[in-house]
Parts: sequence; structure tokens; C-alpha cells
Amino acid sequence: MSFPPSYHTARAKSQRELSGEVSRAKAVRTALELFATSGFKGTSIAKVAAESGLSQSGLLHHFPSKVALLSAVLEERDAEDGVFLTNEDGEAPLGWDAFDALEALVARNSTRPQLVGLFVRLSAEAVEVGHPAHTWIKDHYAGMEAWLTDAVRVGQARGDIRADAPGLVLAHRTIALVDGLQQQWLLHPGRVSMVEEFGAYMAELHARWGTAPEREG
Amino acid sequence: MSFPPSYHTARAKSQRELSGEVSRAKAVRTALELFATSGFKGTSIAKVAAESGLSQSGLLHHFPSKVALLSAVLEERDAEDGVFLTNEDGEAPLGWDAFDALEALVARNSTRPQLVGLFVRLSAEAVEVGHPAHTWIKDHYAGMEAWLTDAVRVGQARGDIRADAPGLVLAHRTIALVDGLQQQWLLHPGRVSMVEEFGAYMAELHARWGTAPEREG
DNA sequence: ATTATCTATAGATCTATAGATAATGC
DNA sequence: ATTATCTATAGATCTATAGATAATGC
Repeated sequence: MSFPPSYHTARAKSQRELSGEVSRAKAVRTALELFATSGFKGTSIAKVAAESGLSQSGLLHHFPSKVALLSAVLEERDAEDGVFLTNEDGEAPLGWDAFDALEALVARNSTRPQLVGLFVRLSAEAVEVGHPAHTWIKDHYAGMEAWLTDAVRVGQARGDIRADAPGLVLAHRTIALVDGLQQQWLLHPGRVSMVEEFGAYMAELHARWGTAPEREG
Repeated sequence: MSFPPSYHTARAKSQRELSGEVSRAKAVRTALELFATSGFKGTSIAKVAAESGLSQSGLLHHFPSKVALLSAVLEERDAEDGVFLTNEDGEAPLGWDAFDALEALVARNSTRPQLVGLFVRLSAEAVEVGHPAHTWIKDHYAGMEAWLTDAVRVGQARGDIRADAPGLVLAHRTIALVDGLQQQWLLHPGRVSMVEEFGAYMAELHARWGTAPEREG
């Protein structure tokens, strides 16, 4: 099943090159998990290397510095989340669809404690000005705010959301709720169900700000 | 204005002893601020000592270890918050009063970025099992949850809160909202007003779950 | 020539201890 | 005798670099 290079536009990758890619991917995954548990500052590249099966210098061959490794981890995380917040056309859903997409993301997250842990740890750590993820976290929140306020505006234009719904307030509240539930869920996973709690919130959102005839609750 | 020891039940404190107490208090305050910005692991005792005007060993004379310093900081924080969540009789308010007290705490916090930063940083860091503040943060959330579910129960008994209000869900949601707003406010203080956002939430809580005749919103 | 990987190590930083000094209380 | 404070330092840990080795591509 292997073809000579001429059969492809790009030449086939050697086993050694493939091994490099595998090492790199494994290092990113390992770093993600360690950052999730111990934070960025609390994780040493020595430990990431050891758990990736590389020497410290072997790891630093793929990522010239610890910050470069963090960037790769954040890219990975955003890619995994991005898929979830995008519809078939690669666009962000708007109107109630946006909130439904967020609900789906919460459901997915409730099976991915490592992704949740990574976000909770890093979003707190990166509040510090000058932290290597500071810009990333500010952009993240600005993006979420813009998306959800847009979503409300579009829902209002469509006639699905009441005209007097306070878009910005609902955006901030929804983001805060997701973040806060994640924190509680990490500490007491058996006690707090992110899916049910967010679902109950969504039901109240619909009842309070939707234009459809209310069903009996 | 200074009396001989015999005028007091306990003897007067010497200037050197007083100086020790001042040093200690200053160290706790400095540590609180540094932990708030850089977290527990991200702050060195050397830095706390330097900003407190002590040598490193001078600091370690008052707190035998970094963890002991953290304990003092957490005690300080809880004392400052506790006053706010207690009525004149030293008891926790219940019914709607509990939510009002929380609203007052949010208002106070919005003038105390350091206390908010400390909580946000440490609550994320202490998710890690084995972190010196792990038990503290679990207790904190368990306490908040118990208090607010109690509050709802009592409000229902008083007839102020609808009998079908879901106490546990509202407790989790309210805690999540406070936490999440704090995170957003730390990142974009000018953009997110914790007071207004929490106030709007409170108004909707009253309208949805209160038994008093609703006012026009 | 490039890539993946290693060993060895420099240099910074971090926590905590050993042991000294001076002031005050008993 | 106790307390507040200091200097000096041991020992661990952490990031990053220097420089070598082996495999593969051109």
C-alpha cells in the first residue's frame, strides 16, 4: 500500500518524519493534560517530555520553548471547540441556534474533563497581564461576547427573540454561567450536572425571551 | 497614653512585639495581593518578603512555610467575606435576604479587585487534588451551596419564594453567575459591570420565582 | 543537508534551614 | 528565655543551549 513519491504531488513522508509528527502530536496532547491539571506555570517541560516518552531536549526540538508548546496546545483546543461552534457551512450559528450550539458544547464538555480543566486553569492564570495566554483569553471572551450579542440581534430580526431582550446582558450571563458551572463541575462532578443545569437555564431563557407560545413547564 | 502593665489584664506589648505583628499583617496583605496576581505557585516567598520589607528568613520566621502563609491569606479573605454574609446576630441571612446579601457582596467586590483576583486565581489552581487550598475551595463551594439551598427552602416556608422553585439548581446557577462575572470583570473591567449584570439577574429571579405581585419590567 | 533524537550542563530561581545578633521579659 | 530579624547557603528544580549521533533525501 505504499507508492513511490512520483505518485503524489508531495513526496511520501519517511518513517522518521512520521515518527516526528507522532512525537509532536503526543507531546501536545500530554502538555494539554498536564496544563489542565497543574496549569502552565505549574507544569515543567521535563514532565511533559517524560510523559511523552521524549528527553527534554527531544521535546524542545519540536517546540523551541515552553511558550511555543503552550501556543500549540491552545491551537489544538480552539480547533476542537471551533468544530463544535460551527455549522456545516463553517459559519457560526445565530439566533436561538447559537444557544443550542452552546448547549451542545456543554454536553460535549461534560465528557471531556481535560478540556474543561485546561480552560478553567488557563483562563484564571491568564488574567495576569503579560501571561503568555493573556491575549488569547481576552480574544476568547471578546469573541464569545460578539458572537452571542450578534446571535440575539439576529434572533430579534428573525422574530424569534423578543425585541426588548438585553443582548449584551444575556451574552455575559450565559458565558458566566458556562464558566461557573465548569468550575463547580470540576470540583464536584457527581453533584453538579452541567448539562441539566444549563438545560434548565435554556428553558427559562426561551420562556422569558422567546416569542413562541410558551409550553407548560 | 501608655499605661504600665498592671493597668491591663495582659501585660502591654513591647514595641518589638508590636513590630512583629505589623510585619506579619503586612506580609499577609502583600501575599494576598501577589497570590491574586500570580497565583500561589507563581509567587515566590522571596518576592513576598521583598515587598513586605523583610528578608526571606524574616518572613519565614512568622510563617514557617509558604503553605502556612497561604493559610493565613485564606483566613484573612474568609474573615473579610464572612462579615459581609452575616447579619447583626452573626447568622447567615435566609430567604430572599440571602440573595440580597450576595448582591451586596458583589457590589463590595466590584471595588476590591484584589480579593476577586485572589478568589479567581486560587479557585482554579486549587481544583488540583493535593493543592494546599484544595480542601478550602471544596468547603467553600459546599458551604455556598448549602447556604443558598437553605435560603430557598426558608423563603418557601415563609411564602416569599414559589414552592416549585428548584433550590439546588438556583443555588448552582447563582454561584456560577457570580464566579463567571468575576472572571469577565477581571479581564474587561470597563465592559462588564458585575453589579448591573447581577442586579438584572436578581430582578429576573424575583419575577420568575417570587410570590409577590410582579411589577412591570 | 535536514531531521529526530540524545547526553551533558550552564545559569537562574526557589524553598527551607543553620546559625548569628540584638532587644526585651522574668 | 523569647522574639524579631539578619546573612549565608544547601539542595532541588526549572528553562534553555551546546554539541553529538544516526537516519534519510538530494
